[in-house]
Amino acid sequence: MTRPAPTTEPSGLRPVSGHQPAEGGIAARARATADAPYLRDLNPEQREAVETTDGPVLVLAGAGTGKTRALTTRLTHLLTTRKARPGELLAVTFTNKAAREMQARTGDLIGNVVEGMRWLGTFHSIGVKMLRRDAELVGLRSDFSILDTDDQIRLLKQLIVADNIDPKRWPARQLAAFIDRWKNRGMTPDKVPAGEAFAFANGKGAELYGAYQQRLKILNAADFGDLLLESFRLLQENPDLLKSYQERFRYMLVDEYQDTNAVQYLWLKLLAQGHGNICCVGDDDQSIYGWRGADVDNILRFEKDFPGAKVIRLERNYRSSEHILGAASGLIAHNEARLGKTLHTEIDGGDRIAVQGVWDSGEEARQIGEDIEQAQRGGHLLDEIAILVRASFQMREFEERFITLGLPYRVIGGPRFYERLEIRDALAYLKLVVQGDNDLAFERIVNVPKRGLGDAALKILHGFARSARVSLMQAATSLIETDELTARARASLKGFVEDIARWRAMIDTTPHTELAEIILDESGYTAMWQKDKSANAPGRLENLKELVRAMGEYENLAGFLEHVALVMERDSGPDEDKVNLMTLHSAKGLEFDTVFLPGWEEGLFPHQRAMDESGHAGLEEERRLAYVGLTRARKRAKITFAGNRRVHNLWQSAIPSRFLDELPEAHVDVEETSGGYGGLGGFGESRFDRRQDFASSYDTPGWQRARRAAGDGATPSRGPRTIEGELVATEDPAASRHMVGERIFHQKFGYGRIAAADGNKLTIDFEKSGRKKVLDSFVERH
DNA sequence: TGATGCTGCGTTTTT
DNA sequence: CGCAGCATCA
Repeated sequence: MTRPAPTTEPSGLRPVSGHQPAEGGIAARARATADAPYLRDLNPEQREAVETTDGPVLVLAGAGTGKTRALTTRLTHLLTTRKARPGELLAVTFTNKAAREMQARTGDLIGNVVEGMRWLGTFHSIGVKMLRRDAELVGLRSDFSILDTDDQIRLLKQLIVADNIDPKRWPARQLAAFIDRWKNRGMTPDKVPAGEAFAFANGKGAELYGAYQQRLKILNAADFGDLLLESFRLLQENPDLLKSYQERFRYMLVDEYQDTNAVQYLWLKLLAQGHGNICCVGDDDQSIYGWRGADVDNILRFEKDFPGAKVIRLERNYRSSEHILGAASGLIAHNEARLGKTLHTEIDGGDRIAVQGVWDSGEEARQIGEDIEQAQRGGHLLDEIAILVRASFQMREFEERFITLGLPYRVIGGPRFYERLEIRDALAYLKLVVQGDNDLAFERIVNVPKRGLGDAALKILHGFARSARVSLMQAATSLIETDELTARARASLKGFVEDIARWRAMIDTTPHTELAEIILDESGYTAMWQKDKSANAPGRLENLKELVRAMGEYENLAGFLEHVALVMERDSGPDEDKVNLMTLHSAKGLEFDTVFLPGWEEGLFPHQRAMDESGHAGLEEERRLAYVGLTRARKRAKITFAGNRRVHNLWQSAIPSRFLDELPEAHVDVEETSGGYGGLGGFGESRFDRRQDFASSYDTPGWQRARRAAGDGATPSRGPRTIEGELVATEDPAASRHMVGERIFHQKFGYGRIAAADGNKLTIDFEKSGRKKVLDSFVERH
């Protein structure tokens, strides 16, 4: 029987000398690993990533290179070779989905369910776990509740108002964003730089942050940011505790390292100072969450942060065809801040990336709809088709089109199940029953449905609770024995308090799903929506049913509530064959045979705001987003761009995305537009053919042909391509050479004089509307 | 308490 | 333009 070459002790296995002798002896272990069936299907790089167990390791895993396989095999290897017991592995991911997949696939490899991997989970869930164990060290009790963004904002608003700050001028949302950013960077209120604290309410920023943190402790609550920051603080301020964790975690594994933010990095760094066996897996080219605190530099800096680190590149792509990979690689090569990888695929040939220009977003949707129908006739599964958009407003047009065509589709992403109003209300009821002192839950539902407990009654209640230093529920219990409240409010509050108490008494005797139904029913909450005649009321009732159904998967109410804040996801069981519609961001990690990428226009993609706010770094992140989009495709990818797009109900002409120019010609086919636009009625061919309006320096033969057909020879200059201008037919399509100082007429802006010209882009001082940038084809000489 | 009108905003989203 | 959130009025 032929065996793979004796890769027993690749030099990378023990990069650090002076390590303790291997348990069981090197030879014995070598025999064990060479035989291990789980290693057989790995390529040499994956295998190295698995077998380089000790010391810091960075696995740069390109798109589709079998990252998850390497990762789960690594866990399997550590367990099988007994380098660590399940409880000694720390494995962190960003999403619950990724954590579940890691758990399941490791189990598959080992051959049965892995038990005791208690430290496999998201950063947040592991943070919660640490905090619950030692909550008092950060000023919480172990049953602290977890606030979501909505609670957070309500709370901040109270604080802003209490501080006599105008909440309109200084919105709580904005403060929440600041606080989030501070927490992401590992800053407690006292560490906020003075300059930044000033950014909110003239210097009240840090103060409010401090007040908010205090309030959270009083409420025995933590927000999402705290789960990271407070668990970091817990470790940092308690050396003995830190030491015990450092000793516990013999091996650490971090998925999607490019998405880590500063606190996560600091947290990992602390823990890794123990055994030093930290393996981070990621792809700098797929870092697309910079805007919410992720710091690509973490991955770029890895070798500096962890001296002696071994860097392993996974560059064999098993997903995409040659052309798709070639196009994506060519595109991402335009980024400067990257470690650099060269992906290869053995899937030869296939179709080139199709690029097509269309008249407007309507035609784009029609065209893609047609393409999909054609694919479907050819036997293509709709499940294997995805449309990836940059911004969610782009989805509407596709949905409308698909409904007209009767083409089944599903939208992935969108508002989260547990963020819905009715779900949050229902959860507040359940929380209040389980955790009587949860003031936020109390506030939320004490008058939902309406019980006649208005502002006046609540003010008295709040005042009493504050002076007596008790929870709102305790305050209510006392108040109903007095005459502080009006008779009506008192009776109503009494009913409410008694209801909650009655339900609480049922916790141990009633199955929790049944109890939930009783609560929703007897509280009048269900009835409230049944009476509501608005269009979304039936949907809300459906969601409540879904909530109760989801609860059935947990042991009891407390168990359900513990998970719900962190783990609850929308129901998405496998259903019929449907086209997938989602944003590029939510497509990360997924793959499809065929991918449509609409809206590749300057301003939309790359998005103007990303560039305005983050400049070059923003542009590079947009480019990574394009790379993520392309690499989702196994066999076919088609990019479209529209010459006109309606934004905020204004028609804007657009020019093709610079990313199109960055795709290597050899992997691209420019499709000449089919007759799809013929039915536009009034908007005839001549207009469409005037494609030079959004011409680029794109240079494939097909493109040139298309250009020649359009009668344009000039290559407009590069430069910032934010061009606004309403699309209006010009009489003379050849009128494109204008001089500075020339007087012109524009359909929308009237008369003006040219202040500057840059290719076909003119800066004009209009007599009535001031300085504007317009395209030369929209102005006439005068 | 509910209805009505006004203002401001309009990229991506996990936990 | 369309929507959400808020304030104001009846």
